[in-house]
Amino acid sequence: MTREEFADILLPNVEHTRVYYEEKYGKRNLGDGAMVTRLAPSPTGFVHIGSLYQAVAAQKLAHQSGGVCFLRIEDTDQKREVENGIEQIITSLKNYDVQFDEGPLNNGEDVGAYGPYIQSKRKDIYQAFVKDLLIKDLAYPSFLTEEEKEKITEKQKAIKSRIGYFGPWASAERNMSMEEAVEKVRAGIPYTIRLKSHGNFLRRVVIEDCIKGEISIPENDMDHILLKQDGIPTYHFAHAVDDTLMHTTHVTRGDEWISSLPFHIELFKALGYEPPKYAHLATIQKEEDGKKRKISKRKDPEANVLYYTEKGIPVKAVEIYLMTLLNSNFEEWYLENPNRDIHEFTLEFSKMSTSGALFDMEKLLNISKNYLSTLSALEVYQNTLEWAKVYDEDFANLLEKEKDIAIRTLNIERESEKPRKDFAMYSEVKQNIWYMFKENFDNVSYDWQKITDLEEIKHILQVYMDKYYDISDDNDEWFNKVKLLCDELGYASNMKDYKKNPENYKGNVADVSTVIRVALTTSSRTPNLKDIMEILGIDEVKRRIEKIKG
RNA sequence: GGCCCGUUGGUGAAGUGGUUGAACACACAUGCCUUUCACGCAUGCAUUCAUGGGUUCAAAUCCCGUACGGGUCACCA
Repeated sequence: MTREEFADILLPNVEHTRVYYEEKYGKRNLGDGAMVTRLAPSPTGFVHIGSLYQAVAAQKLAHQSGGVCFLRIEDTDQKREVENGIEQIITSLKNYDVQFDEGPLNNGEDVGAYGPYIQSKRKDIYQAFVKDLLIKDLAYPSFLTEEEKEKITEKQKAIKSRIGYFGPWASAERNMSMEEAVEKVRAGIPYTIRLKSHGNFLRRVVIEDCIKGEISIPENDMDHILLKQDGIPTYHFAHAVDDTLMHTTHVTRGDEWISSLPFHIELFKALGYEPPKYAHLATIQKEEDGKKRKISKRKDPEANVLYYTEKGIPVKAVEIYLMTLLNSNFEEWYLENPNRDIHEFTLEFSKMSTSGALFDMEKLLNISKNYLSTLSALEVYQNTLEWAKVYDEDFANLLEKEKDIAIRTLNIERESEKPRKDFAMYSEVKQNIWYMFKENFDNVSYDWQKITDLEEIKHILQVYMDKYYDISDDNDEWFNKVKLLCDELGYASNMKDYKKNPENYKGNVADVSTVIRVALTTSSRTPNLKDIMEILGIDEVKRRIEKIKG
């Protein structure tokens, strides 16, 4: 029996050869220094913030170098796959402004010449390469059962050996004759295909990681599984084949992969290919009970990118935050160039952290707050409306009905050198402007501050409306009138005077302003009162004052 | 347990042997400004770079040990 015949029996129905695929997926025609990167998530649920982090990095790196970034779905594990997993990934990443040049689309089609980009559709490709290894005696069928595997592990533990299928532990199957193996196959015994490792644990592989620098690890000597019983490859093998065929130049992935690096290196060697460059990103951490840990899908809602969408945190803010984590000099650049597109920033490996950063929600919200303050009132209005249509229908209806009031309110103190920064998320807009809408002002309770005597409050409002309020006043005049009101009623119109001799006054101009403010909005914390009154309009102002006078 | 990676303030960090008396940003505190709030401004917040030792005229920066934290040891990715 020749090895070719042997391989045919183990893997029948493989349509093409390795050479066919190598020729089919020729080199990319790109300029010098162009990086080809990819994001390779598995469709096991929502998009993780860590995946987004990697996506932002991969995309930036490719595009700033005139290269290509593609999306590849790693769905080699049917057990973990989630319904609509692929659609979710594609949609979420699109929403988060990640631009792929190649990859699967939501209509089931692919963009790009190196597809299919969904691994489950590449079975024939992987098998062609496994067959080649089989022929070269670099792989062999393994009939090891789960129980046998466990037995080996137990023995290894007993004698304190390293755990795994390697060297002497694997020798029976490594040295099995082709005839014996074929007999088992014919008998219907299920089998996997393993790598026949030629590594030596006593030797070291040294890899120059783009981020971490030189990494030195013992060589792989494990006969890891290449092809599972169902004929689908493991991640590792798919990685080696796909990133070769798709001509990936730089693999950006989480640093939890470092430990399987020696295996990957050996795989490329067995296949006869040059491995890509690796950039192992430190994973985003989360603190719990004083301990750091990888941010987790199960425990942390903020691990899901949808969380930010639901809260109404702008995509841009998330992107900026991820960039600050990604490159330590980004933040400074951004502060100096607030009006430049963040894509103008050049990402560098040397500025990437080698240790995992703690996710800082406060910082994200601060970035978001600042970002929102740079938008126009109309933009904030539109974005809030869009958000509310999905997450707060009543508010959305109100915003549409009262568009003019909403926009004017959002514009108070916005178009200035130092704009207001009232909210960090679209979900916070409502609590900041709700009182501007007549519809909301029927059943309200007032949060009076210093002056709480209702008779005094009524009196202040009465005099103010009768003698002083004029809707056509500009801001200085408007406030001047409030001061006159204070003088008339025995309140200090000048804060400095008041501070010198508080006992000479019933209160001060701040207290009186607060009465008017609360009467009109129920709240003591609002933007400029004069603007609020102007937007409410004279009738509504009167109505609200009458409400209190009862 | 083996193997890897990491360790500068509450957080992200700058720092690559000598104006670092350790930038900057977030958070926090205090004060100023102010009709409230939100801004803005000012000041404060690591006598010290996990720790012990070594190299050097000089170390957060180089070397070794220790501790701690993280990752990984699947027919998961």
